[in-house]
Amino acid sequence: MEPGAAVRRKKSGQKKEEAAKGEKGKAAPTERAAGAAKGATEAPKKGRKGTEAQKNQSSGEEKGMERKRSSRAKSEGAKGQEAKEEEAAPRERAAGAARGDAEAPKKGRKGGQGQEEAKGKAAPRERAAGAAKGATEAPKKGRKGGEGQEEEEGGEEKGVAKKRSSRAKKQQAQAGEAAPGAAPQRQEAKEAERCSGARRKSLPRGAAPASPALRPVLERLRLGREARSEAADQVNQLRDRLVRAVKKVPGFKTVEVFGAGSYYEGAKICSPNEFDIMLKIPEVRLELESCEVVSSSGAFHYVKLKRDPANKELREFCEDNERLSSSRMLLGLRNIIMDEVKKMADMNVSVEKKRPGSPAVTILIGSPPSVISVDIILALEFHHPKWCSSTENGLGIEEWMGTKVKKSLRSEPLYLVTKNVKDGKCFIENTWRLSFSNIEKMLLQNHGQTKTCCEIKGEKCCRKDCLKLLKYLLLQLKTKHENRNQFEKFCSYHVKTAFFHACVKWPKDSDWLLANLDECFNRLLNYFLDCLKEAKLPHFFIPGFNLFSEERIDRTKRNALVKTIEKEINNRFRIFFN
DNA sequence: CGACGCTAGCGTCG
DNA sequence: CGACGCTAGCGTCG
Repeated sequence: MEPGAAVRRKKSGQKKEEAAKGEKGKAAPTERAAGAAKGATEAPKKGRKGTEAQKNQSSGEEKGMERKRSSRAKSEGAKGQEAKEEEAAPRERAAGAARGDAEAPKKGRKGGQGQEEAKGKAAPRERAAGAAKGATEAPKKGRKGGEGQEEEEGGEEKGVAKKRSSRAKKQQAQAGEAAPGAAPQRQEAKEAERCSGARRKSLPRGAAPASPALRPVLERLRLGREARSEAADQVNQLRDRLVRAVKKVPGFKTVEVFGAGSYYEGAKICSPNEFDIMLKIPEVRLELESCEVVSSSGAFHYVKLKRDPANKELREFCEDNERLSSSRMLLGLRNIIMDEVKKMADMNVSVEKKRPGSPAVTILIGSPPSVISVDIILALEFHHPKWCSSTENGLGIEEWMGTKVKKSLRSEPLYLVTKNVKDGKCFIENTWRLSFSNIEKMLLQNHGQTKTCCEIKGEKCCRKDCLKLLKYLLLQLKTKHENRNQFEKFCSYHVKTAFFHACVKWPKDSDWLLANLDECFNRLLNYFLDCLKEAKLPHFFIPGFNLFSEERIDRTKRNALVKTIEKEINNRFRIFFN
């Protein structure tokens, strides 16, 4: 056996490529050592591959080696074909060149019909979505994030190299596999195949062979690995720098990061171009005072601080009457962020203009056409045994998740975000809005009636898939009609809320079988339509808060959306394939 | 062609 | 920081 091989498998794409190109003399020894050590410690750790890894280590090396050797052979065989690689790769190169373009990488991967158009059209659409995002998605906030890994400034470079090399590898592999001699045409063919969608992805385990029409759509909504990696790289870097700066200010010294919104819920579609990062002040001892403005509906509150030595610095943000001012705090955060962003000469970042009523400071990474928007949201975390009175009849998940789960969720903390309530035309400056993002994320992640739903050994369901499709539908419709701003008021939080209600209404895992994707999606969509028609979509946690009330959503727009969706249904969702 | 195995990498939790 | 879960994506096998 060739010792480098065992190791090479573990290496990053970049290193693999180097090795394949003949630098293995250099790269291998260190790697080998590291790999050897790793191999020993690492094998047992990965739950899933544990057994396999063990096998490889003891006697089963054969199989692993086979793979290694063959892939190596392939890449080396393909080495002489670098010219070809260049030929076949223009798309990839473009993607690489447009680095920071979160969308570019995704395209190469996208199978399924309508891809050509997607390339031309989806991009601007995404862009628009990104730009319009804060405006439309405002209500969705609130989630926790982990301390991520720290990235060196060279991160971007690395990202690209990685991207390219793994690309190259793939192509080499394809070429080599097909026929070492006559690769170019083959490659073209393969590429063509992908574009036309002839390459069909294997369905997740347990899927029925029946071929649902929506499955391919869903596949196009997935975030590409490389795009995701690259975006996470930049966002985490930005986040860490900001957090360091924010913590230096006394009032904010205790903030903790909390990854919020659809990216961190695993429900982000199309492109990793929107991130919501909550900076929460943990365990604030506070008193809620309901805001009685009509449109508050139990969601908005004033906050008074109780005696709380741990957070006494927050007092500097209080007004005379002792109410904590959300506007002041947000402004404080905003100033810190502006200062810090100015110092980031090495990164292409900017702070978006302040929008009245927005609870976030929005930072843009990159420049058009490929922008990642990062919303920084300031939140107070508070514990209260009963949450608060407006939530009393919310979270009706007994049928779906059971009373025990409900009870335990009710003991989780809640958040208050710096969002002002609108009273007529103007905003009341010191109000806060409840946020349940932590609970929402838990519901999404643990969404089955049975605990093993969607676990590796459990049955897969299509709940999240349906959610993604409905989000996509709304996004497409908003984009299509964006010139008239027809549907600007409708947002992904509406979709998410309707989705939760649907989970309650159809609580069984057998109501959401993976194989029944089309049927389930249609059912969800019809439920959403009913909500629109009846002008009734209660906030999932605050039942008195009707998100589709006449005051919030104009009747004509509501009806227009109903009509448009019905047209799409009759159209068999042509908009999905545009 | 579909089922399945395996890896890489991010995010999370203790 | 380490262990682990999940997703994306590739490869193989029957």
